[in-house]
Amino acid sequence: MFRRLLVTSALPYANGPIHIGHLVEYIQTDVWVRFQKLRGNDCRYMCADDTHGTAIMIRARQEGRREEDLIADMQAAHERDFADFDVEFDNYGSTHSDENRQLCGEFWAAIRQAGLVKEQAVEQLYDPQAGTFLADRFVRGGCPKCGAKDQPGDNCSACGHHYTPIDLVDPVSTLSGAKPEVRSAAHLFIELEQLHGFLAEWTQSGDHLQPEIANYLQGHFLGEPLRDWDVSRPAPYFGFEIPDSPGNYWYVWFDAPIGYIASTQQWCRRTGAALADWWKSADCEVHHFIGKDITYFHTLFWPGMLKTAGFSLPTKVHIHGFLTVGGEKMSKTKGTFIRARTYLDRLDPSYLRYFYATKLTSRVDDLDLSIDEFVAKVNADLVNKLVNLASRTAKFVEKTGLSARYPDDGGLFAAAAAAGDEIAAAYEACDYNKAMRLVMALADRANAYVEENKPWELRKDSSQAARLQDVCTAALNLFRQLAVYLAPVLPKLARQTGALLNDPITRWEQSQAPLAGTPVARFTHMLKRVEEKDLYAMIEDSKQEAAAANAAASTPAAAVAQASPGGASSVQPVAAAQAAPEDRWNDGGDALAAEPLAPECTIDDFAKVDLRVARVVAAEEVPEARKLLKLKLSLGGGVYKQVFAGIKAHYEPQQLVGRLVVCVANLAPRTMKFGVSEGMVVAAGGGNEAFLLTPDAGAQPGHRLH
RNA sequence: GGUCCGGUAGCUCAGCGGUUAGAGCAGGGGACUCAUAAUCCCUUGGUCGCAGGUUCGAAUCCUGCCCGGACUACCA
Repeated sequence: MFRRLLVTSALPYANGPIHIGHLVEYIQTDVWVRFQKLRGNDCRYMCADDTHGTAIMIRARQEGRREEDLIADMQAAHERDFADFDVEFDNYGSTHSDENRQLCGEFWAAIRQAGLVKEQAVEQLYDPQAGTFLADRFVRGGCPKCGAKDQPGDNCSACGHHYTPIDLVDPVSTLSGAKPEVRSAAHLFIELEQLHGFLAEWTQSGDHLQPEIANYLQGHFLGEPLRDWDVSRPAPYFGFEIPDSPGNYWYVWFDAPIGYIASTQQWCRRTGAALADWWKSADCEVHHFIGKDITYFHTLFWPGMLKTAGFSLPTKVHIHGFLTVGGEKMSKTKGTFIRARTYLDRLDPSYLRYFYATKLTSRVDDLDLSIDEFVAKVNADLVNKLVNLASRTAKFVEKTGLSARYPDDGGLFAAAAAAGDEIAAAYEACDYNKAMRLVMALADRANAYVEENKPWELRKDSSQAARLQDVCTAALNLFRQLAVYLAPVLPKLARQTGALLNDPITRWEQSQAPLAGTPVARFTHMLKRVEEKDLYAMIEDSKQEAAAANAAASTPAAAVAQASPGGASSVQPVAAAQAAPEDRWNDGGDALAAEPLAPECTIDDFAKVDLRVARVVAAEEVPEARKLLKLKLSLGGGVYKQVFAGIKAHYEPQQLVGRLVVCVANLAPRTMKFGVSEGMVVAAGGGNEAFLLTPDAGAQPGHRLH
């Protein structure tokens, strides 16, 4: 009984190249799809580039070309990267397609018809110079609550307060530097709350979601009314104009998931299939693979849209975690933000496919790539034990081929065949880690078999020729069996094995019956050992790319250099060539890039902030606070200030007592949960870092910084 | 602060109520030489985070605590 399956991965955004973090998902999905196809199921893998939105519009503008040209180049680069990683789609489309526009219209009409759309005015900041409304991330300004300067548009990094960009004090557009103005525009909203009952039922029943995700939705969203979803954006916007609402465009997250269906539509037109058989049929399962960051869209909005428009609901949304490298978030400075192309320039894609497979389970956990583990797993498992099976026996039967009948192997082949069901179940459940463990246990037994039967001794005695052929027949069949089991993960190895034994691997059942009496081709190397130095070289490449990209970004004229995504990786970037000759330190530009310079200010602006040298005279932990230390600062002369500083993670209270720091002495007092904070200790660093500043010797508490 | 997940050999993990707790890798010893310094055999190594409880019996179930991670933040 074969199944029909429609499978998707999230659509990569056309604003940047594919990196190894993306590949967790595409490899996970590709393995699953290849597994289903190998099992004989009618399975199709659909994907597309996600092309709409403000970010694309802005970038195209910066690069001085049409959005269509930008997204075409990016899509070509994406498709090359996927193909080179053996990620094989049945169709790879674009959200900027006629099919998608038409389907968006169909969804929209149904949602209108169902009475889910309402119109409401939204006040938003507008950049008169750039001529566009500003999304949160394109505005910075002062926090309306604590007064911290140069904060992002949605929440304050100093006090954590949430607000809308309109609340910002002295907002500035990061696009043009202009002062934005508040403008009102009518937006269209979908009243998701009307679907509350359906969504509560759907998310909590059946096996549509991993248990932790169902639980998360229940706790985070379904316990209260669902908020209206703003699905329109006023012009100018790169996207599709809403037919019954001229001047308004569908928000990118409205048309992106519909792109799954649009891509299927393209495939149907090409192959003569009927879309309804795949998206409106109870006989077809729909499986989405996504990262945990877009859970919300795929588990609430998307099912709501599908339900309303009469399309199939997802059979399952498979959600995975993020990639970390060496236990840390990917970092451009550290060279661990590795592009697919940068990897391909140094390493074999099979390594990464296998490594990810050994790390992936059905849970949402993040997954870590450590260099040592990568090298150990690939070399020990793939080369030492797996490929070694073929490489140590194939040449003994190159002239004779396999024995006419499969010999007695002590039940090894039968036992490994019997393990097939358990391996298949592990693949089906996305527990690739388990599947890999099961396969490698079989490889161990096969090597022991070769060891016990010593083909290298048999070949010395011509009377043992038949025995030699039998032993190698068994060993190569055991190898082939594993190649079948691993074919979803290692398609290249499957192809090589098919060529070696003159029998292409196309079906899972090939693992259940041995080959006999067939010719054996000349053995050629199947997989090189990974060398640690290549990984380090790759990381070095990534650092250089990041440095070059930073340098390019800081000179407007160089923006064009980034415009050729395909060519970017093949050109060896000259790292920070622009560094001044006397600058032998050549510091990286990551910090500056992460937090660009604030708009110009006057000396008077600066004078408003009274920075003083202060001595920490007391420091204690605030047990209930996760980040805060309570400090008592002396400005000398008996003047003290109580300050709560968010540096608990970085400093021990005792080590602070007695030292000098710099504080903002005239900051308005603020009542916090644990008491009043009368100032602020300044520290360098972004994100999770904090480095206190110490004045040179001679500075006294109370000295002002000028 | 809350929610969820995890804490088992040096490392990555399996086991999730029942014989003396396992695998791979790493370490030690030996064998072999067909093979990409591969393979095979033997071996060192763990009061299964801590403390209680349930049970004839707990790594496995319950409670509390500690630690790590993810998510989220006047809050389910």
